Amino acid sequence: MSEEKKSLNFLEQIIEEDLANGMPKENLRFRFPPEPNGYLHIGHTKAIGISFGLGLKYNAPVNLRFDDTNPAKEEQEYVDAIKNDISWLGYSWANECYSSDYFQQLFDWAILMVKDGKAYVDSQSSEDMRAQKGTPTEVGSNSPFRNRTVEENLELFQGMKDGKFKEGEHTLRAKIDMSSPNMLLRDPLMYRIMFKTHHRTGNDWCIYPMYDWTHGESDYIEQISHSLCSLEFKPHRELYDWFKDNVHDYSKSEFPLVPKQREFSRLNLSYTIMSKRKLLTLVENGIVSGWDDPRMPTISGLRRRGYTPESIKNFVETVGVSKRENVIDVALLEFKIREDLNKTAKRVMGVLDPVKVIITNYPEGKEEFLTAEYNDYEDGFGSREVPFSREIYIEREDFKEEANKKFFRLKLGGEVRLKNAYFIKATSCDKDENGEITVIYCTYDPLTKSGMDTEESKRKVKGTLHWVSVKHAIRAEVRAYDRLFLDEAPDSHKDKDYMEFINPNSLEIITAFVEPSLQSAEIGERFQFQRLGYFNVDNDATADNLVFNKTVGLRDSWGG
RNA sequence: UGGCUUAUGGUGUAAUUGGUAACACACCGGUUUUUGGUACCGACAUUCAAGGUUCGAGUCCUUGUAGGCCAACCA
Repeated sequence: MSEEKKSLNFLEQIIEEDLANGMPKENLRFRFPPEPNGYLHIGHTKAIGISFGLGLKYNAPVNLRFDDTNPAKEEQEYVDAIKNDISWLGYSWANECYSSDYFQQLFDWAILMVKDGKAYVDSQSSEDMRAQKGTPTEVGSNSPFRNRTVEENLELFQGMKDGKFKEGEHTLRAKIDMSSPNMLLRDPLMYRIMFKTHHRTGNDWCIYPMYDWTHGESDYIEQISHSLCSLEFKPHRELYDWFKDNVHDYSKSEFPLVPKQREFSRLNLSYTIMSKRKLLTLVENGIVSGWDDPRMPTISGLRRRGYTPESIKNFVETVGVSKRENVIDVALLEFKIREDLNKTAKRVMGVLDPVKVIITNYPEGKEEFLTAEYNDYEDGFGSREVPFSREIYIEREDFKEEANKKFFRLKLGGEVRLKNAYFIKATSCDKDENGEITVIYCTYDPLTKSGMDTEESKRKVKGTLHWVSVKHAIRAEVRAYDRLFLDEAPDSHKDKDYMEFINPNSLEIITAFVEPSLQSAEIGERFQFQRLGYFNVDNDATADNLVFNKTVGLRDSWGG
C-alpha cells in the first residue's frame, strides 16, 4: 500500500492552522447556503464538494441553509429541487436551516444596533442614495438622515416593521463610513420594506433583511467555524466582520464562537454558462425544455443526461481549489463520466443510422440466438442472448464500396467481424437514384461463429462491427446532444450577448434500432452502445416508446 | 485618480515552504485488442516581464505588465 500524500488546498491549510492554534476539532462546522431562486448547477457542485467534503474529512457537521431573504425571487419549488440534487450527489446535511428562521433574532439585534447608534433609518429614494454613494474612485457623502436621534430611529424602524410605510419609503442602514474605499462599507442597507409573501414566513414580515446582514449572522447563529464562499464575496468580508464584531458584543454568552469567511474561485466550464439568471432565461425562452433539460449544466440536467454522482464528484475533486479565475475544459467532465461508465455500464448493441445487410448464404427464415457478454473484459456483468438472422442493420458509415487500407470497416470484397456473431464479406450493394446505398449483400462464414475457436475464426480481420437483426430489432428514440453554445466562453464577451452563441443544432432526435434485450431497460439505466457511446433511458420512455439520451460518445481516435 | 485580488504548459491543479517543475485532461505518436473503446508506453512548460539577493529562486526583494472583483431597496 503506497500512501499517496495529497497536498492540502489552501482552505484545508487554513483549517489545519486553526486547529494547530488551538481550535478544538469539535468546533469545526460548515454550511452550504444556496438561495432558492433557481436550480443548482455544476458550478455549485464545487462549493458543495468543498464544504461537504470538508465535513466528511474532519467529521464535522455541515448545514444546508437556504438564504431566503428575498421573497420576490424565491420559491418552494427551488428548495425542493436543491435538496433533491444534494441528496442525489450523496451528501447529507446536519441541519436543514433557513435564514428566515432567524428573522426575529436579526430584528432584535438590529434594534440594539439602532440603540447603540450603529444603524439609522434613511428616508431617501434609492436614486438619491445611489448618487451619494460615490464611485470606486470617489468617496460618498452622508445621508441627510444620518444623524437622526435614537428615539426617532427606533420609532421609524418599528413603524417599518409594523407596516406603517410603503415599500421604498424607508430603509435601515448600518452607520459605518461613507468614505470607505470599500463601497460595501458606505452605510450598507440592512432592511428594506417589501410587502411580499415569503415561502416560509408568509406575511409575518414586511421588512426583509439584506444579504450581508443576514448571511454573516446566520453563520454566527449556527456557530459555523468556516464560512466558505466564492471570490466575488471577498470585498464583503470586511462588512461580514464588522457586523459580526458588533453582534458578538450583544451575544457572547449565547453564541461564543465567531465564524470566519474565506473565498475560493468559482468553477467555470467551457462552452456553457454558469449563471442562474441566464439559465433561467434559457428555460423561459424555451431554448431548452426545462431546468433538467439534458443539455443544461444543472445537476438535474446532468442527471437526466446520464451523469453519475460519482463522476461529478470526481470531476470536482480533480478540478481542485484555488483563488484564480479558471475555465475548466468540458472535456474533463466528459472524461470523468466515461471513466465511471466504462467500469459500470453494460455493453449492448444499437444502430443509430441503419443500412440493411442481407446475408445471401444464410438460410431464409432461420434465426439463432448468440450468447453475448455484457462486458467482455470484466466479470460479474452476465450475458444475454442476441438474435441473429439473414437480414441485419449495420451503421451506414461502417460501409464503403471502396476504401483505403486505413478503413477497417466493411467494403466490397472485404471481410469484417460482426461482434459476437460471424465474419461477413461484402459482395455487392444496391443504390437508389441518389446514389444512396439501400442494401448491402454479404456472405458469411459459418465456421467463424464467435466462441467456436476454429482455424477460420482466427483469420485476421481488422474491423469489428456492431449490428442488430432487422426482424428482432426494436425501435427507440435516441436524443443526441451537442454543446448548447458554440463559443468557448459565451458570456465573456463585452460586445456580444451570450444568446448570440446558442447552438441551433444542440439536439438531434434519431430513430434507432436496438437489440431486443433493451425492451426491459428501466428509466435511468445506463448502457454503452458498443462503438458509439454511453446512453441512458430518459424519463420520457414508456413501454412502447423507448427513449435514450446520449450521455457522451466514446473517445474516437480515428476521426472518420 | 481608488480599494481588493490573482499570475506555473493548450486547460486545471501541485511542488516537502529557498534545493533544481509533478499529476490529470486535451493534443500528437506507438503497443495490445472480437468496441478505431479500455489498458499500457512515449512526446509535450524552466514558472507574466525586467532587475536584484543567494552556492542555489516557481518560492524572497524591487519595479513593471496583464487578468478578475467592487457603485442592486439581489444573493
